[in-house]
Amino acid sequence: MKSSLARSEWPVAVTTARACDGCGLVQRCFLARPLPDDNGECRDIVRRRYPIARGERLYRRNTPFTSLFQVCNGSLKTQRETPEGDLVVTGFFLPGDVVGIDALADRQYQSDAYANIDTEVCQLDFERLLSHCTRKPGLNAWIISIIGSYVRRKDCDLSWSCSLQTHQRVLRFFLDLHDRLTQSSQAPSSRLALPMKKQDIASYLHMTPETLSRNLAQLRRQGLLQLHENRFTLPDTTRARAITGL
Amino acid sequence: MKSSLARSEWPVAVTTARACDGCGLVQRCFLARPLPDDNGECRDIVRRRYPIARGERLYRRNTPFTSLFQVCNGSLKTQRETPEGDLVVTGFFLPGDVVGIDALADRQYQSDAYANIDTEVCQLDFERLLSHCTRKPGLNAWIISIIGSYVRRKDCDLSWSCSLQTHQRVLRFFLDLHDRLTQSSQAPSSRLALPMKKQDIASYLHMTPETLSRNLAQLRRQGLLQLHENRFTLPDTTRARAITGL
DNA sequence: CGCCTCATTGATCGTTGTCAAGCCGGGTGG
DNA sequence: CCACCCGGCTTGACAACGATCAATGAGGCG
Repeated sequence: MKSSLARSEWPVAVTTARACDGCGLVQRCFLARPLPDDNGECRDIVRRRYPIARGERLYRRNTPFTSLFQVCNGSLKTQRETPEGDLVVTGFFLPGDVVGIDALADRQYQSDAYANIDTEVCQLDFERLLSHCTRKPGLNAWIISIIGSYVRRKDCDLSWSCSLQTHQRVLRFFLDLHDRLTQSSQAPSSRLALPMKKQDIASYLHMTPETLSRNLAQLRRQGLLQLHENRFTLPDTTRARAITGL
Repeated sequence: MKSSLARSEWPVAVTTARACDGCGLVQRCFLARPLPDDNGECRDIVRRRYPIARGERLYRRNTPFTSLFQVCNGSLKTQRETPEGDLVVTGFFLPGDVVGIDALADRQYQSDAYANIDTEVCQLDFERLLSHCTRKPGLNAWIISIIGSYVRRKDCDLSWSCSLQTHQRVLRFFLDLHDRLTQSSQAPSSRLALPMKKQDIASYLHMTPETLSRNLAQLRRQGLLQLHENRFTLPDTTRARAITGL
């Protein structure tokens, strides 16, 4: 799809449940239905199904933090610049994931967020969200758990991504991706679309594109991964898990 | 810390103010004094000056999460086990730092926490803390900012620690340590005590002890670091910052 | 004194980064 | 339709950084 989604067509202040129709997340998204103790006061904190075309930027580093974003469909990446000036991908975000948490500390986005493919997000006004928290313990707990999940992910990434060998990191990446993609869509399709470029995967895994390429070839030879035209399968997940420790 | 808002609204009753006497953190700790809007409801949240001897464990991985801990003095480390079974240090915690945040996601501690040297912490009961949040917005903001700082630290660690060369990582570590130690103690002593073992530093920086040792020797030769009998100095911080990009 | 852990230094090996060339597919323009 | 280009990807040759293995030294404690 070549996304004629123009900024002028953004659905401003769409709060009706209808905006969630067709959203792949609707079953498990907390935004899809009113909260148990919500009397409609939360209406103004969410802007639904905000579209971002492939390659477009959602937010920029060092700009004021206003909102968190939950991915409805598609995929995002966040990246930073090293002291030497080259870019490093710091995270991939799939349907259900919340983007922007790295900005909580000093209320400025710490990275640039881009759409890997055509994507839709729900925008959450953070100030309003916080102000509702004091009256709604469930909402507060939700936020804490969202942040907690993010922390856990980062912690795991950090402790393992550097100490594993490259082929383990690659395999682990695909295993993790597989798990995240199949849990968000009910249908556990065996052939999954790879929603990002290999360059970005390499950057995220702290290796060169060449090394990634070699490792993909090796994993294919070993029958641990099938990858063709941006669709992949993991033929032997149990062996893969044994290798990566996931 | 920096946020005077949180400080003025931190609603903790001091069970015994005396418990804070002699605590090195007393000037900048939220827990150190009672606050105007507190009616004594928060009395039971904090357990003060809990001592942990060198080498002792504060909490164990996969046990239920009950409390966060703020370091009063001394130093802690957290470590995990890799799939291969060897231990990796995932963090160092100095006076003022809050430990246990990695447990928020699934309410189980994700790592083992040990005292590097004799240490004292203040224990914060998390459930009670959360229950007070709904009535005290400042408390909620404080928690969010604590977690946010943790996230930022992890994010930075993750994006740099693997892409930098070993000598840069080592120098960066000492620079960071220097900054954290001098900001917590008012007196910016030039010779600072190194509150952890070199083995643990190596593990944290994802390198072998041998490599760390070689790099320390190199940095000494270059006049970027003095280190003798567990006390260190950074003679040329501006050059060091230029090298590490910090 | 012996034993232990931690730290240092040297020699060698292996994984991964670097540099270079070639391939493939999609897009554009002739 | 084809020629061409260009970015993304793959493969090969080589070099370098850091890990491994091994030996030694330094300090704490019975």
